[in-house]
This record gives sequence, structure tokens and C-alpha cells, in this order.
Amino acid sequence: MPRDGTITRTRILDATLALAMEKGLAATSLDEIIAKTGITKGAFFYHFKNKNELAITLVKRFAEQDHEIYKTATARVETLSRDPLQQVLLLCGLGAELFKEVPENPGCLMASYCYQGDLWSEEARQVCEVALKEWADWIEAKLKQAAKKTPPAVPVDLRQVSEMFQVIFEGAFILARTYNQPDIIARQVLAYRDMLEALLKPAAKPRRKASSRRD
Amino acid sequence: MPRDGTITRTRILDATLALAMEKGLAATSLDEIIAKTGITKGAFFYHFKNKNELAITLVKRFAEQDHEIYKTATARVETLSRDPLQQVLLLCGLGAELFKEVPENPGCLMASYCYQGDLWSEEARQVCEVALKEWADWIEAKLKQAAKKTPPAVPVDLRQVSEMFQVIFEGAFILARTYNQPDIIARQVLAYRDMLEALLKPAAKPRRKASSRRD
DNA sequence: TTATTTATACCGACTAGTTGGTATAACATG
DNA sequence: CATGTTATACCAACTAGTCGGTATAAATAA
Repeated sequence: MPRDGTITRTRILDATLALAMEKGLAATSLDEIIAKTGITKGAFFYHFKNKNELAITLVKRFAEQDHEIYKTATARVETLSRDPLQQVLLLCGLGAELFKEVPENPGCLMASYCYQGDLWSEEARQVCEVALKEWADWIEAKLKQAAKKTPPAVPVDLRQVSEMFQVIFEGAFILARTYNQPDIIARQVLAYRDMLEALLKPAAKPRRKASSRRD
Repeated sequence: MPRDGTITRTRILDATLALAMEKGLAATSLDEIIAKTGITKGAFFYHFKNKNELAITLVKRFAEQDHEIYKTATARVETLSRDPLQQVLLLCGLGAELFKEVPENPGCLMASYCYQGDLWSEEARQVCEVALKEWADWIEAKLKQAAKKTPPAVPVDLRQVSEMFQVIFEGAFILARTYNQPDIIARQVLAYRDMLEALLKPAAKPRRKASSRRD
């Protein structure tokens, strides 16, 4: 076996992700990608048959990493609490924590693709849809359990409330960039958490466990 | 004065907006723009000195139109109700109504620019920031009035809750595109409205609101 | 052992077409 | 006419993608 090509391949993907987050993949030329990776045209086209295949590969990897985060995060909150509402609230807390330490260019590759038609193939769309829906499905199940115990004071579509979890992230990324203020992401997720709590927590029953609350 | 160039100018902007929403401005060539407008290169460069100036002009127009919507919408809800919370809830209702009839490519030009670094100049950023903040400012003022009358059951950052209005829209645009399901925009705004109501509306039963939270 | 084969990994000059942008002449209208 | 508006022709730089060739290292064979 010759030199290990997967290293180069990974470096291409990493470089491309960084550039895509910074300026969008559509506006990123292959020359920039190979320059940042430190390889040549030939090497690039050995690993990817064209730019579009690179785009698909990149978003698939992004979705896989998202899936890993989903699995570990949900598993973790399910061990931290037995109450479904608390589990969701904790998940929000974890999400906020993830964006406490601010990444260089906070954003979502899927959202980036959304607004760049060339990359938004049906294949990429489906990958993203699946990746997003698993979060909403999990949250919805939890919220419905919670609502059974303590029905919300106003009639509300719990599916939408669940999908709002993703909506908050995607929207917050955009505001973070527009305001040049990355901490808005964590703040928004926490605000969403608090609104969830107001919507679904038991009214005045003294059976409340002390949950540590950040300041 | 000879022929009226403002017509051509407007047609250029309209064509560009449509293309930018569909595939992103970075991936849209001037040739496509002039083809869609039905003019030639010469006419284009008479009206705009380069592509970047077109981008700035377009986002400024977008922000102006947004400002008009803001003015009429807030004025309208302020006549429809005297209660600040109801005004905000009505504003959400209006927002949902706007996206009931689905536009061809639901989305926000500002968000599109966000993810395409070339266009995201500091000038464009500031235009967007101002446009977005006036909504949040108005909502925040209303929610603070409402919270004075009926404090929320959980401690919550009302500034974040106000900015969430924009966050919901921006995030919902992305989910609408990802799910290929444009009605998610209206649904999300309505879910946000319902959560607002749960957070701030006077309790049906005039019970005591002892929010004793020891941290 | 050593020579040969084979498959993977990579290089960099090249091409055909596209890009944003310019130069300049023609046209319209007061 | 003069000024504002549009058209044609063109360019230099850049684009994605190709192609012939090279380097590496393991497997095989002498």
C-alpha cells in the first residue's frame, strides 16, 4: 500500500469546510481549496471526480458528525434526568454550552447550501432533512410525554415547538453573523429553553428539583 | 431628459433578487442577470459600476422594503389592540399571514448574503443590522410592558425573546427549503406566538405567582 | 535476497469556456 | 445640439476539469 490517501482526503474536506463557512462554497474556487490544503489539482481530482461530488461528500460528513452529537447528547440527558421535560431542557443547556466557546465562523453548512442553488441537489437536501428530523422527532416524543402530565395553558402545535429547536439554531447563526455577535446563539437557545419551561412545567407544585442554572 | 433609466434599473434589481434567492448572488453571473433583465452589458454597467455595488444596492432596497412593512405592520396592530401583549401576538399573526400564500423561493436576502462572504461587506452588514433591530426593539418594549403586568413564571431574557422573532423567520426559511415545505414558516411563527402567550398572558385562575427560585 | 509487477497516490502544465469589467460607438429625446 | 441611455465588441484573469507522467510501497517472483 502506498501513502495513506485518507489523510489528504480529510484535509481537503477540512479546508473546504472552513472556506465554505467563511465565504460559501459556490464562491470558493478549486484553486483556493488546493492552495489551503497544500496539494495540487491532480491530487484533488484523484480524490473527487468534480466539485459537486466534493460538496455532497462534505455535507454527508457534516450530517454524520451531527448524528454523532445527537446520539451522545440525547443519551447523556436521558441519564441526567428521568423527567422528559427536564431532558429537553437539559439538551438545550448542552446546546448552549457547545456554543459558549465561540467557533470562528459559527454557521451551518446545510444553511449555507440552502442559499446556493448549485449545491442544493436533491441528494444533499435529503441528507439534511434526515439529519434535522431526528432531533425534532426525539424532542417531540419527550414534549408529548411532558404535555400529558401537564397540558400547556394554551393550545400549541408541539411538532412545531420541537422543530423550533433547529429553527432557533439556524436563525441564531444568521443573527450572530449579522450582529457580529456570536454569543447570541447560546442566548437564543437558553431563551427557547426558558419558554419551553414556561409552556410545560408543572404550575405551582412544590415537587421541583433544584436544577443548576447558569448566570 | 431622455429615456427614463429608473425602469431599467428597477428591472435589473428585480431580476437579480429573483436569481439571488434561487441560487445565490455569488453563483449568479452578470450574463444571467442581463439575460433575465433583457438588456446588455453596456446598459448594466451604466447603472451599476460593478457587481458589488449591485449587491449593496439590492440589500439596501431590501432593507427599505422591510422597513416599510415594519412601519405599517406595527401601526396596524397598535390600532387593533391596546394591550401590548396582544399587539405582539397580532404581529405574529400578520407575519404568519404574509407567508400563508407561499412565495416562489421563500428566503431572506440578508441570510443569503450571510453565507456568501464576498457580498458580506461591513456596509451590507450594518444595513441588515439596523433593519433587523427595529423589529426587536419594538417587540421588546411591548413585552416589557406586558411583563410588568404579568411577570413570567420563569425568569427569562426578554431581549432574547424579542430577537427570537427574527430568529424564527430566518430559521424557518432554512427549514422550509430543507424540507421543501414552505408552510413551515407560518407554522413556526404561530408556534412562537403561542409560546409567547403561554409565557406572558395573565393566568386564567388568579393564583399567586410566587416565582421563588433559589440559585 | 533482489528484481519486477501492480495499485494507489500525487504532480503540474494545459485547455476550453466563463468571469467581471472596459472601450467606444449608436441612439433617443428634450 | 447635449445629455442620458443602450448596444457591440472585446479583454485579461480566472474557472473547473483533463491528461500524461511520476513517486511510493506492498506483493510477487527469480
